[in-house]
Amino acid sequence: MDIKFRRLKGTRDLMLEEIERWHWCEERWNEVLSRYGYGEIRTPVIEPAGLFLRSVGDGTDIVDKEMYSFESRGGEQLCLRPEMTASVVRAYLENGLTRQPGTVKFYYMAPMFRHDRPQAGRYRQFHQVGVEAIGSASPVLDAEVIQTAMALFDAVDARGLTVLVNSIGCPECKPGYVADLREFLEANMERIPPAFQERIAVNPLRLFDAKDDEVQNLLTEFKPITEALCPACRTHHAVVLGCLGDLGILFREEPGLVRGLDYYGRTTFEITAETGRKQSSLAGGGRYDGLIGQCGGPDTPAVGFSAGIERTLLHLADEVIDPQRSRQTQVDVYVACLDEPSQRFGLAACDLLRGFCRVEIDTTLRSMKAQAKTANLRRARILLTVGETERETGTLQLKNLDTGEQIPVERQRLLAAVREVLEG
RNA sequence: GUGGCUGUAGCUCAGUUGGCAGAGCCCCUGGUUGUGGUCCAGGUGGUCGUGGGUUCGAAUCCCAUCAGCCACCCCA
Repeated sequence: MDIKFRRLKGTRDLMLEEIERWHWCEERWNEVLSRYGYGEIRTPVIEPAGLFLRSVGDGTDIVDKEMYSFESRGGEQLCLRPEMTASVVRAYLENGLTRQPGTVKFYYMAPMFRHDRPQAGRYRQFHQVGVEAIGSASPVLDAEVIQTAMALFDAVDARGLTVLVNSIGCPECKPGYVADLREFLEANMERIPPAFQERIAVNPLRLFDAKDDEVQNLLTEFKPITEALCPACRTHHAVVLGCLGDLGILFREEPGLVRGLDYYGRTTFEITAETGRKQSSLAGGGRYDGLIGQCGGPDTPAVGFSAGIERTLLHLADEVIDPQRSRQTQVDVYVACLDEPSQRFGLAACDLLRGFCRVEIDTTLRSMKAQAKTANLRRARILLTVGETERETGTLQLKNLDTGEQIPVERQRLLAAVREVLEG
């Protein structure tokens, strides 16, 4: 077949058995997140491009080469959101929540867009489940956010995960460390592959992300950031780690974990899967105390994370979906009709049943055999048949597909008869 | 943006040294005047990803291009 239109690169169609898995996860996550005190937020998929240029930061890959940006008819610079934190902060300010008492806690399960080259567990339109907790500077909240992330994975039976934690300091101590690091790197420029060199000027911390062995070796010669923290950050970090211990969450301190977004400060963390797959990072997050002020709001501390839904599902997917199998939507009752007047009669009968169960009417005018076969494929438990005789006598043939028994049923008794079979 | 692998029926895939494009599953019809899950018989369905080239002749060889997957970069 010469199909005229195809999916855009890096996008997917979710349906059939796969969408069932999504529903299964979403139900559990809604439940877990409400138990941690989060309420759902849904924000527009399109935003002013400037929102992310400012928050995520130019100089990051997300902004420099992965944003879906375009100009609106009115000449505004817009984009499809590459991440959710900035949008939640925008919504928080725009809807006047700054004077809310306590901590404002939002969660989301929503599509994001990044113009990356797709690969396993990475798509251009992908989905994240995540939270933002706004209004508390407490390290205890950092720990709870990490715990929330783990609870999400636990709720869908994701196992074999590792929590990596780090602190990257605050405006007091981070700039000094970054300056020292830049000086050190510039003094050792010849040991750094060209691909990474330009990063030094923009954000030397991002050298820690490099998987290159030479770069990593070089960095072991420099002091880890945790040793350069100011006293306040040091205490904060210690409390976070202490809480994780109290909660029985196993973690690994990872001084090289700096994250790719500019707005993070103090706590950063990542949750990775120990699989053979390279896309092992399932979730990432951290504290962003400066972002709300930077967006024009009052100085407000906040912390959050987001997890990749496709990646999480990929990690769970040990059972491979057989493309030949289960392409059918299930129903309880299937209505076979032998001619067009019978279809009209059958349609009215469906109406009587839909308040109670799942019903599908066959309008294809195929052979009786073919219609019955489809009823079976739909896993229907009842087959109703309407032909000329039934139509004239105001009845339907009701066949119990488990037992094979078939009896004529008057229209008025149909609902009762169907109930009896399905409930019995 | 860079590299590797793969593109043949709706799906999963065979296709020999270049010689009539195949199988299984699915689907449709019949065996059973209007009855499924099992059988049996028959049938529909293909610009061999696309465009060029070599050749008497290309799914097969060459070039280009597109798409998918995987990896790098980076990230969820």
